[in-house]
Amino acid sequence: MDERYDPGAVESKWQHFWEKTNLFKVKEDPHKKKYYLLEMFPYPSGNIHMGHVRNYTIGDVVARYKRMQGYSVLHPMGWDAFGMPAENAAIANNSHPAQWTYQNIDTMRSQLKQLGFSYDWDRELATCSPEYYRWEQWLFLKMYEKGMAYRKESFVNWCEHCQTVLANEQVESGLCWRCGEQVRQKKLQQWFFRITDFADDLLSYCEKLPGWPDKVITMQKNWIGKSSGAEIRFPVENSNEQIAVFTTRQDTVFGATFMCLAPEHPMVLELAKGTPRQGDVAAFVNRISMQDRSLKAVEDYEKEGVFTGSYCINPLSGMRMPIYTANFALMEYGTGAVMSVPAHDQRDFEFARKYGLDIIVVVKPYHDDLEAGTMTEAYTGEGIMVNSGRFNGIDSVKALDEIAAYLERKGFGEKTTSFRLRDWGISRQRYWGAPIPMIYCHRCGVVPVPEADLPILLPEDANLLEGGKSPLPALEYFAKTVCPVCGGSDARRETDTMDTFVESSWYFERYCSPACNTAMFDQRAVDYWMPVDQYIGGVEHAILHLLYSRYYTRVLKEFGLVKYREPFTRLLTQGMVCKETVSCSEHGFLLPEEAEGTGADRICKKCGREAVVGRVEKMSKSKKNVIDPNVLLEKYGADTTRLFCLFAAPPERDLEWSEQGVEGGYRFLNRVWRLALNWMDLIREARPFNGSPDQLSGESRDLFKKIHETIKKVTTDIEDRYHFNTAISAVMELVNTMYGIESAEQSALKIELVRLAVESVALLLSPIVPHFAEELWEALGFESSILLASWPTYRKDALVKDEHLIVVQVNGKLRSRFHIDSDADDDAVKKMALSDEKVLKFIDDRPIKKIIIVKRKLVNVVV
RNA sequence: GCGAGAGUGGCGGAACUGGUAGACGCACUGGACUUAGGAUCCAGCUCUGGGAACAGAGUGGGAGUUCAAAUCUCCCCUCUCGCACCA
Repeated sequence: MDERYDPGAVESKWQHFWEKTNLFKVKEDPHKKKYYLLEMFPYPSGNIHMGHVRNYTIGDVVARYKRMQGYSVLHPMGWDAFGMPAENAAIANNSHPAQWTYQNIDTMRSQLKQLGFSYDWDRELATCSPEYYRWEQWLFLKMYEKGMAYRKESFVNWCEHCQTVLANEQVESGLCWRCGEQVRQKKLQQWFFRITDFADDLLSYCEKLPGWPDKVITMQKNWIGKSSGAEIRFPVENSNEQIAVFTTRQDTVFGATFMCLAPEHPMVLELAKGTPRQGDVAAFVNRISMQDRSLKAVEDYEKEGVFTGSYCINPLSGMRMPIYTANFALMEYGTGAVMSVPAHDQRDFEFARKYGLDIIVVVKPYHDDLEAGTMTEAYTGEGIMVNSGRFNGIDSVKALDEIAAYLERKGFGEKTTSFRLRDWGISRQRYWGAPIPMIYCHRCGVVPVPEADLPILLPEDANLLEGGKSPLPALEYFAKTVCPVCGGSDARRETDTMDTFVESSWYFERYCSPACNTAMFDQRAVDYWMPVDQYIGGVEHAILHLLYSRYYTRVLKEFGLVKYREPFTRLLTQGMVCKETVSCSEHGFLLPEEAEGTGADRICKKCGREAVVGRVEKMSKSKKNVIDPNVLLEKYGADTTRLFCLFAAPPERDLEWSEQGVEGGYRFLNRVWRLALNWMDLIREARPFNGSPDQLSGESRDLFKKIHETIKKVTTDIEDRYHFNTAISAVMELVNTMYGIESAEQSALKIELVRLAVESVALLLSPIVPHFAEELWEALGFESSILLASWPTYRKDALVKDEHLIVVQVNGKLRSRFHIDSDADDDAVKKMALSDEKVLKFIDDRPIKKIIIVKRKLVNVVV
């Protein structure tokens, strides 16, 4: 142990030691309880950012803690390596996505190693490697066989200028991000996974995930969006056709006065055919279908529609209802058709007023009147049925069931449920992804690639095209192939690749046996390790990634590959890392190092103008409020960085970055270092105190109690709540107490006690600041890693207090306090309280009504 | 609009099932050691009045339950996040 704490030296020393001794390597160990701790793997974008640092620090603390508790801990790391940024970077630098990706992986791996995370690096995987994605292709074939993967036409964002498909985030207010061209909707044949088959299951199991944050559960439930109602068929006038609608308000059928179809609804053009409306309808449909979907999400998106020229008949009221096509009717939801009840649905109400359509009240509020003519908004509540024939007079809630039953009897419809969740479209018209293993033959149609031909390798020598268009269709040696069924030589491969969410839906299983080359994973390894006991990541993945993973796991279960259906037992979503923004009128947002001074004197280094401190926001490159982890590692080291990430806020909350806070963390480590150094010569050869509290008195006894209280506090804070911030402050308190111990007066007992205290501090801090703790541990004379030591346990008898502080209230207000022996009974406490001068003063001779005594805590005298 | 979460000193945050509000840290102030200190150690630090003892107020605002409320109930305000024409 050096005189001075030098984080650079300490950290590289221990990182080498860990590497050399293979300390983080794990194998299935049937004699130990397993614990699978997983953090969401990163996209290899180039550098680790503070969000990663926080996420992985939290995970590492839990992993190391569990390991010291005796668990066999799986703690892996890898790379979510397919995706668009690699393509964009490759185009910009005229290089290749693979090269860019693997370079980034190298940089980021070394950054993670510098942070001292306890990953078993032998299990590292990159999803862009054929050894990984071949199994994804394999499962795709299995899913295709079972009809779980299918092809259908679907819309994509299309830029005519770039001749390419755009992801939603590449569409900026309806325009292409790259060239500014108007984005259009184009219909393409695409592959889908039938996630909707599991909609009910995914929803009902939300209740069986008690280890997940409520927030995420709610988001998942809303996303699945189950609603129960009825499907009702409306016959089209002068036709044999019927229009099916889905409604949750079958009680209002008698109030349905018109019909709205989605513009893409297959019947729209047919209904308009031969009517004077034909031209208008075609123009409308054409215009709306060109519109970008993101535009439709805008708040004031104007509701509009056109009459198709045809009518349908309300099966219950017999009313002749005009059929419209309207831009707010969504083809993806329900049946793509809406029965419009303007009196009881706000949207329908507005539409009816706009186009002068009939409004009929069928549900009357219990204690109010309702007139169609004078309504200013739709009444969506419950009430008494009116204008509804045989159902008049009954409660609308009851009518829901009765009308559904009636419709069923008459054959007009039936009860049903509808989901917001749609099937998972996995086709991406992109290069940097896993090829979908399918072949199109002129004679045999859609043909799966034979299993023996897997993997279908992504060609590595493709040149990326400006604009982002996939080079695969033009690569003849890839795209052109032989039909595996008829042997025809003019078959073509599917050139779309898979959504990268597919890779991230099973990487946690792959970690269990990352080198397995005979299957997706080794069954025994997965049986041992899975499910993940604790998953940690950002809330931004609360819906898609987690839902897809839950779905994919169910698919694996259907194939008998796994035994469980939920992959993640506990989930922690950590908060964002935030920092104040700083900007100047000349240069806009400033990087932290581009401004100097504090408060009102802060100025922009570039122009000398005043630099204004803005809101605290999530760290982002665009706002320039970022801290580079490299700079922190350089200046303070990994341990301080980790310590601050944990100390500044509990993990689920947002963390506000503070340079001074980091300093504080650094100061604390130095404080511990000096303390240990001061005592080291005395305690190095000593044994830690292992006696009972009865042997001690005075400050020794207090220290002994403090040590055990701290062990208890840190253990429960980590174990029960992941509140590392309070765990750290408990250790700080212990250290403060130790600073009060006089080192001049020595005794054998005291030295043993200080030895125990220093050991405890090292052990309790070791998951948090592992390099620092190793150094301390070594200085104490231990020869093996502190990670191999057991987590400390506390003595119950050390926590017993001899006396307690009793606070005395008079009428609920704190008036006095005193200490009393723990074994004092209520009467003694009462006597003490009532003989207290201050208490008597506040009682002021008023009669005592009541005395409340809370054992060992409080007395409240009510007068 | 719907849903979820949050609001505590100058700041980040503590306070487990109602029972000493403000642990711990930052900032600030004073002292010690020092040629010097942005190092370190010690002390103070919610607000108001007071030299102090002490008293009063105080957990976004308002009501309520209770001997006792940051904590429970109702209403309101503000902020953050998610969903948002879902029929």
